[in-house]
Amino acid sequence: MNTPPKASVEKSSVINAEHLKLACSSCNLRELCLPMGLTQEDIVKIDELIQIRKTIKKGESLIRQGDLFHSIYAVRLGFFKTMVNTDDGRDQITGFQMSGDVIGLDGIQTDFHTCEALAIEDSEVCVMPMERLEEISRDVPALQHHFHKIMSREIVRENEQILLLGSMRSEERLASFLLNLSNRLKSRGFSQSEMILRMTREEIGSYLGLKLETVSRTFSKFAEEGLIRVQQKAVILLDTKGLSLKAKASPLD
Amino acid sequence: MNTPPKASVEKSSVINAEHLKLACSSCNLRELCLPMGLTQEDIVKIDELIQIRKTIKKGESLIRQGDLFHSIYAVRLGFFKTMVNTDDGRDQITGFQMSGDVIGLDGIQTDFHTCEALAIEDSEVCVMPMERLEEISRDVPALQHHFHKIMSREIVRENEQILLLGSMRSEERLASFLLNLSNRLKSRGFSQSEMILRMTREEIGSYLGLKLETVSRTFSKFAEEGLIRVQQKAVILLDTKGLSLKAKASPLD
DNA sequence: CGCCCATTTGACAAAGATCAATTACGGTGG
DNA sequence: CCACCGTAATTGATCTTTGTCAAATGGGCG
Repeated sequence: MNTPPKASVEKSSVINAEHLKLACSSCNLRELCLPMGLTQEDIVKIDELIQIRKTIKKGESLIRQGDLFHSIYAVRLGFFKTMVNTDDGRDQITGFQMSGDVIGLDGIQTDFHTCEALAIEDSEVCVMPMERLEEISRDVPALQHHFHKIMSREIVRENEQILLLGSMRSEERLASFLLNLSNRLKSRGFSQSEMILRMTREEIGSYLGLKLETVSRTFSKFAEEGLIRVQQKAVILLDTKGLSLKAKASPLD
Repeated sequence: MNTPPKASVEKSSVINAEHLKLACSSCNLRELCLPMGLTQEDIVKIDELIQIRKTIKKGESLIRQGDLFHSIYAVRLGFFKTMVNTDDGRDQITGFQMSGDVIGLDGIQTDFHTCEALAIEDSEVCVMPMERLEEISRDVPALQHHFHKIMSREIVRENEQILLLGSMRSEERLASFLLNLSNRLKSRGFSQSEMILRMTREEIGSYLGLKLETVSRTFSKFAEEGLIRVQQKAVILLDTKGLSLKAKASPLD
C-alpha cells in the first residue's frame, strides 16, 4: 500500500492491459468524471492522469485532518462520508460521496487537509495527483475548465447545505435529503424510488444538523403520512410530489 | 457600462496611466489576490487579466441568481453579502465579502449564477473574465495554482460554516462570527478589537442561522459578561480569550 | 443462537422562535 | 440646526421545535 505499483503507462500508443484497466477513457464513470468533446489526443493525455487506484475498506480513512495534500480522489465505487470537527470533539458530517464524486479539494488551499474522509462501505478511488492534474490542465483546456466546474459544483453544493442548515426545519431537511439522494442514485442508473441507506440515523442527523432521535421520528412521521416506507436502512419513496412539498427549498436538485 | 472601455494594455513595457491604475501589480491588495514568487514576465501577463473595474452602490446587486456567468469578481473596496434562497422566499446569507475576497465562483459549474451578491456599502470590484483567467492560467502555473487555492479556500470556508450551522449553539456561533471578523479585519490592517459592523442584526442572524432577536440577546449577554462592548453597530472585543472559550469550535480561523 | 448496536418511541426539558412593545439611531426636510 | 420619521435594535413574555434522557424493540453478524 505504501509502495504503489507504478502502472506502466507509456507515451506510445501501445495500450497494455494494466493501462486499459486504469484508463479514464474506458471507465464506466466517464460521463461523471470527464469533460465532453475531447479529441482522441486529449483523451490519451488525460488517461495519464490516473496511474493509481486505491482500495479503502469500510471504516478506514482515505484522508484525515492534518494529512499532507497531494492528490484529489474520485470515488470509483463504494461510499464515503467527509467530516470536520470542533476542537471539543464534536464532529459534523459535511457530505456523503458516492461513485463519480470527488474528495480532497479542501487540501489545495494550505497543502493540508482540513477534513476527514472515511469509507462507509468497502470502496475504491482513483488517485489524481494534483501536480499532474495541473500539468495536464495547462495542455488540455477542456480538462482545465472541467476541473474548475468540479470545484464550483462543490461550492454550490455547500451553499445548498448552508441554506438547508441555516433556514430549514427538520421535516424540510429530511425531505430534501431524501430527494437529493434519490436524484443522485437516479443519475447513476439506480432506482430513484427504492434505496438502501448506507449511513446510520446518527450520521444522517450529523449531516442535517439534527439528533438521531429527530431523524428517526421524522422518518416515522413521513411513513405515517404515506410519503415513504421505512424499514431500518431500506427506504421507498412513495410520494415524491408530497416530499417536494415538505422540502419547500432548494429547487435546484 | 455595457461597452467597457478597453484598457490599452500592450505587450510592450510602456505603461500608461490607465494601465497603472488597473494593474494588479500596483494594487495594494496584491498580497491578498496575487500568488507570491512571480517573475517580472508573469506579472506583466497577470496584469492583463483585469481590464475593467466596476462600481456598485450600496443596495445594488453585483450578480443575481440566474445571471449568465462570465467573470469572477475581486472586491477592491466596500462590503458585500452573498445569499441563496428557498423557493418559498426565505433567503440565507452564505457569506460576507470584503476587500480581497472573491465573488462568483458558484457560476462556473453551470454557466449560471446560483446566488445573489449585493453591496452592503458602496463598493468597487475588479472584473476577471473567466475565459481570460483560464487562458493566462495555462501560461502561468503560479496563477493557475493560486486560483485553485482560492477555490479551495472557499470550499474550506463553507465547510466551517456548515460546522457552525450544524453543530454549534447560538453563543458559539456569534462568538465564532466575531472572532472570524476580527481576524479578517486584522489581516487587512484594521484594528482587530474595535469594529463597525456593516450588516444588520437580521443579516447576522441569517448568516448564523438565528433570528435577529437571538443575535441581539446574545450580544447583550456577551456585554453583560464583559466579553464585548456593544453600541448598535459599534462593537469592541474586550476579552478575546473569553470569546474563544465561548466559540469552542473552529480553531483554524 | 445470542450479543451488541441501531432504531424506535415516550416523557420531559431547554434553546431558540415568535409576538409584541419600547427605545435608539440616522437621515431628511423645514 | 433641530425636529421628525422610519428603520434597526433591545427587551420581555410566551410558545414551539428540537434536544435530552430513558426504555424497549429489532436486526445483523459472529
